[in-house]
Amino acid sequence: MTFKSILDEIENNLNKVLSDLPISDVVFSVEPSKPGFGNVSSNVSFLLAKQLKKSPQHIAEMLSEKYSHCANTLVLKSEAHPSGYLNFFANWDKLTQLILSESYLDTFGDVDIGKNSTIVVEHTSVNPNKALHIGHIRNIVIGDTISRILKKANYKVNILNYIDDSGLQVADIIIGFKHFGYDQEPPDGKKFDHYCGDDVYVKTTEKYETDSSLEDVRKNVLKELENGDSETAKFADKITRRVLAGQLETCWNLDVSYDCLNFESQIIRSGLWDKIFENLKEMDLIEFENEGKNVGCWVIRGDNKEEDKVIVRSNGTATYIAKDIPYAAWKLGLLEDPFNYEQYGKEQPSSRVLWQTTLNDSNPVSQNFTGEKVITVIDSRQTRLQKIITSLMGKFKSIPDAYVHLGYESVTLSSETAKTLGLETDGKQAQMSGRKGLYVSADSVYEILKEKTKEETLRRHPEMDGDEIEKIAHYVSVGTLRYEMIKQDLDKIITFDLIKSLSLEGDTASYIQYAYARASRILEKSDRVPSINVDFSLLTEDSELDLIKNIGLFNLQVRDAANNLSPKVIARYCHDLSVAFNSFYEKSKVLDLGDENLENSRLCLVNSLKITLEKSLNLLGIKTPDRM
RNA sequence: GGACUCGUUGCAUAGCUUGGAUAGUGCGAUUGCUUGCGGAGCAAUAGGUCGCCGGUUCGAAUCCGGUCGGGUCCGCCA
Repeated sequence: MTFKSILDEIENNLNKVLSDLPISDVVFSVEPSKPGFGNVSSNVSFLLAKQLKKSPQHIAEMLSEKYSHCANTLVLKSEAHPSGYLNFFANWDKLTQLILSESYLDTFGDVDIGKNSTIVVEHTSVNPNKALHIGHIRNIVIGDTISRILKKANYKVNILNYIDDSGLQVADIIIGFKHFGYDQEPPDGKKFDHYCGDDVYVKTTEKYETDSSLEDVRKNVLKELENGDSETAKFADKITRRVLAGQLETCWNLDVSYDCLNFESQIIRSGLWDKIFENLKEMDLIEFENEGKNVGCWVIRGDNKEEDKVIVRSNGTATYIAKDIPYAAWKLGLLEDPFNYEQYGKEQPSSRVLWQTTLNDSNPVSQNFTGEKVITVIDSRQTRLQKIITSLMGKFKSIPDAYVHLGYESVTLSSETAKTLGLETDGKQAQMSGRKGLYVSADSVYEILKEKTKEETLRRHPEMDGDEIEKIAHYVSVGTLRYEMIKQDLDKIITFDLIKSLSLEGDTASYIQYAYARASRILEKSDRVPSINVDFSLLTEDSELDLIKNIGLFNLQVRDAANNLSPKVIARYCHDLSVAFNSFYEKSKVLDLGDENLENSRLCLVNSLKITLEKSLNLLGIKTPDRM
């Protein structure tokens, strides 16, 4: 039961002590201490100060005295700190044994928040008209990491990628191919998604500025896209699927995979909208306007200060946000499923089976990718619209927080990086723009990182063969990219700088992977199979106990990350584990000590660290090379 | 005009949900540590009125109100 055991023991005992006192209930904290204040601390005396009309320090002393009469197995002693905190010191022999034995189990770090219920995580959802850029990567990595964490928290996770294949952005590249004669084959073996985004899309939209007659062409193409039988729609389907294939290559390369691809064009043609429209009317969630600026439209009333939102235009067509409503309801399993399913044409490297929706019913296969809860990862510019969806879904589904919009701030370009792309910003950061061609593609960042890590690895290991270097460079560059995208808070803007992103020192994935490689090498050189049948009382150094404590915090960190949908919690945990291990590594030698018992105890600890680091990095989708 | 969000050392960031002890970390700067289980490392020094003002409290980076500065959103576009 890890470090939580001692927290539970203290909490139970404190509750017993308090039950003998003439006080009303208080909710106190029992937490791991800051360094230098014992191992566990409680704020209980502060909370009682008012009721008992005594100073926190007095109360702490009184509680400490009473606590010493409690039955303790994991606590050695308690101590009243002059500040008023009540600090506890662990019985490390027992606690170490508990934590290290648990860490060897496959289930280590598992927490049960989901109770095996289903949850949908939707992420990526990039228009299939361009290659993924570094901003999209933040979405993808957040979504993938959250999925992994929720799975660890005992949810059954369905991962969806929504393919918006019928919007304006798709119309634009279709115009490029159809009206400006862009070749369907990219030049010099360029990836098709890059070709569409860099060349066709950017150059086509440039022409809108000089030729206003194109606006009509654009509208017509958009209309034709909605009709599945039109020549234009069939052509667009072909093109967008080729782009999608390119985008998926990029995602797979980052160790991201999906369960199902949902095509917007099919949602539109499925008739789901008509059903949800009827529901909305029946439940009085939308109203028809008889007067005012929105006369003739169906609208959702804004909350007090907010404007009404038009859902159906006066000409009877649905607006952008309206398309999201049936999809959100579908994800929650509120609508009868109009789709059949077929497997995607190519296997995912993770070998997870990838399905896609289809309206073709010649060979009907049904699947269920809905969930009791839904998490939609979209950047925070969409917060306003997502709020409306969330509120609507709250009226359809009774469980709280059934539909969650997981928002995050965007990735901008540093002025230096913007400059290399030809934009002078006066020292300010710049928003990326697919339309203007102002972006750094995910594939190019990966390639540059990989070149650098290859050089670095080769310099350290001239003897290594090419395949192994390739593999290590891949692991390190994917790890670096993923770690940079989730190590900070979701609502902090990431200013991406191409040069700074190449750093492999300090708070980076490679620092953590390096710690792992060090641990691996010790175990490899030991020529022994690490065992948990060792003398735990030999592990007494501060650096050893600190490492054990950190290992024991794993499940608490997973719980925190899952409850708060916060990937950075795990990122910080991986970093903390590595710091603790590197510090141990400098202070305590493991091999050639001339004391077999101590060696075995330390090997047991090193192996425990290795297992824990591997498991926690796995939650971040970061691989662990044994050498690097 | 309205709403949301960010503001912590030269730069970047943690801590804020649940108020208490010495505000933690990385980059950069200065200085040490490689005949040692791998220096992508370790140890140490310098650098902070937690944007500003006020309130609540015995106690505020943390809660509340206001204010300033940066960013974003607010269409019968998608």
